[in-house]
Amino acid sequence: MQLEVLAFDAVAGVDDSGAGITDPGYNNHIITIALSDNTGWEELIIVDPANVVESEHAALKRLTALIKERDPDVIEGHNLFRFNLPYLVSRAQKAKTKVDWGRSGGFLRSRPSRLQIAEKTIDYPKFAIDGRHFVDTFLLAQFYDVGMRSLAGFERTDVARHFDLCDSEQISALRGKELQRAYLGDSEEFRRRALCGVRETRALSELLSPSYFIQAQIFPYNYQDVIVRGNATRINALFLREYFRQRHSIPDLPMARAFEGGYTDIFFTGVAHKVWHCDIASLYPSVMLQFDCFPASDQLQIFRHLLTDVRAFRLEAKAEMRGEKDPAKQHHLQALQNTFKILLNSFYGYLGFAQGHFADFDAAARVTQIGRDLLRKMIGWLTGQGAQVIEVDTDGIYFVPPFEINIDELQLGLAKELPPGIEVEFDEQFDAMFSYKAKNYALLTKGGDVIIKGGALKSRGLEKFQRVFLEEMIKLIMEEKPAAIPQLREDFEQKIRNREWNIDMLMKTDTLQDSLDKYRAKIAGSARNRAAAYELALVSGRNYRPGEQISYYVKATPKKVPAYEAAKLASEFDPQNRDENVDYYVAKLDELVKKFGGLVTATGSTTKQESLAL
DNA sequence: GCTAGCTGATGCCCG
DNA sequence: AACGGGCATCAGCTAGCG
Repeated sequence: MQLEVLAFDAVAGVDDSGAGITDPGYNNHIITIALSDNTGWEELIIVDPANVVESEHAALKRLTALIKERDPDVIEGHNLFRFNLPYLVSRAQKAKTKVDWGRSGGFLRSRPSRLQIAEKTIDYPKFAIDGRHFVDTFLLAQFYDVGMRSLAGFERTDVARHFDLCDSEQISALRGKELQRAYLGDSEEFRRRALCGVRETRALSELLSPSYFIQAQIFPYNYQDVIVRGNATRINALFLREYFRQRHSIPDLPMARAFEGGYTDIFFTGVAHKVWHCDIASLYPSVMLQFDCFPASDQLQIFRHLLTDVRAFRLEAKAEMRGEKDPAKQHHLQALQNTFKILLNSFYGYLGFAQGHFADFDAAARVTQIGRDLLRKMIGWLTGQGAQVIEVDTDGIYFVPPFEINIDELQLGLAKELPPGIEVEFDEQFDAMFSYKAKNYALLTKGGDVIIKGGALKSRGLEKFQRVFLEEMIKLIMEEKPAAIPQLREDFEQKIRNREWNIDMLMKTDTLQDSLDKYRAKIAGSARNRAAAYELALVSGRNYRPGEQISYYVKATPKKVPAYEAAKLASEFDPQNRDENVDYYVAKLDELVKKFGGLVTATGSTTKQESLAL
């Protein structure tokens, strides 16, 4: 099925302060609307700065006319819900133009909605219109990052840069006063920037939306809605549809209870060499099928059948993908099998989902119990063979194999210990591993790349200079060059003291979880401590909403004060008159060296293990 | 009056 | 409105010190 897709990007003018351009209630006029569709058609509607009132009115009418003429099934935009749509609606009200974009001429509707994406809560106005779907690439990027944790930020230009979609990063990032200048000067640069924005949005959607379009054909939710529904909610809908179809009654929601999760442990900290990794292939789905961990309330046995079918379907798509020559079809099959992989992994989550009619907490507890037992058995066996187990998390083990061992031998030996249907893959080997704490480690690949895992080593809560420093220091440690660490520290200290870096190296970016009102209430009732990001949001006077991010740094103060008092918005940083607190940042550097620089002991047959019992 | 050390809340990450 | 497990940071509190 081929959809007609139209993306657009409305760009707002900037006032003298340069503030507020992402605020939908923003009062400045539109400077341009860029449009692009999936057939290569493009159009730029530019508002004439010499005749703003009439020209903006005409631009809005043109946009509506184009939507009716192109008649898209899908309308896309980056930050469509939180900026483009509310902004256009408010401008249209001012200009007294109609926003009747529906297929039958209906108007835009909106209501406040809330979205939970992992630990983030995002408030946004949910828009709908008859006969078309709205797709916001900002939300697609948020969902993508839950699994990957690799995006630097969520603005269009951040995401486009990550996926290497920019023609020119400089043009892509052009905004604020500079953009305004380019607009007033009627420059070629301005047109390029306007088109760049909408092209990036289209490209982003081509990458991230296919999985959802597939899901719209599986689950009883339409394309627009399936994007914002959680995995367990989608599975619940499959149950309800089948039970209704068979005219069977639906059980009450079960009583929620807590249950134990996966097994995590660490047996060695420091540096290990020649490290292997093995894991159980799709642990929880395999356990559920092999040990009959299904919802007791599921009289029609939908769970078992769905799980079996989804798994078979995925393997089929995977095999088909490998045999496919046409890149477009291969791409589609890749998206398909990946969608099924995520779906497969969500079935266990459904067992522990308090809002699922067929959730079963006892079954969920059995699944993790069996998982923990399997892992312990594997650890025991590997240790018995003379392996040094380093770290374990849920379904995988990092270990140093015994001297002179054949991988096939090890794999066959381990397979004999495990029940049928539980398959262990020895998937990777690494030159070195830096094991720090549970769920926190670094790996040195055979190609010389460094992979870092864990919040203590790569959290967004660390400033960029700390992340970069940590990565370089850990690489040195893994390469057994700890002697080079003091020089590295020295280099970074010089860069801080000489104020050589751009502010993005020093700033921290926090996501606001609560509304400002809720924060104020909690502070008043001493239910929480003050935090820099919220304090800055309060002072700014802008109406920040949950889910929005604030970037700030710590400025120099005459005496020591809590960080939230010394915090300053990164956007207010003046490169000509720098005021960052260099001592504060150098101290952070010292803490890193103190914390990690000592962990340089090597493991192996000749050196002792630094810590066995943690 | 000061500080080390603990506590609870929050934010982010792993599988 | 998928799950549980884990670590770091911050501010605020308090015991214990001079």
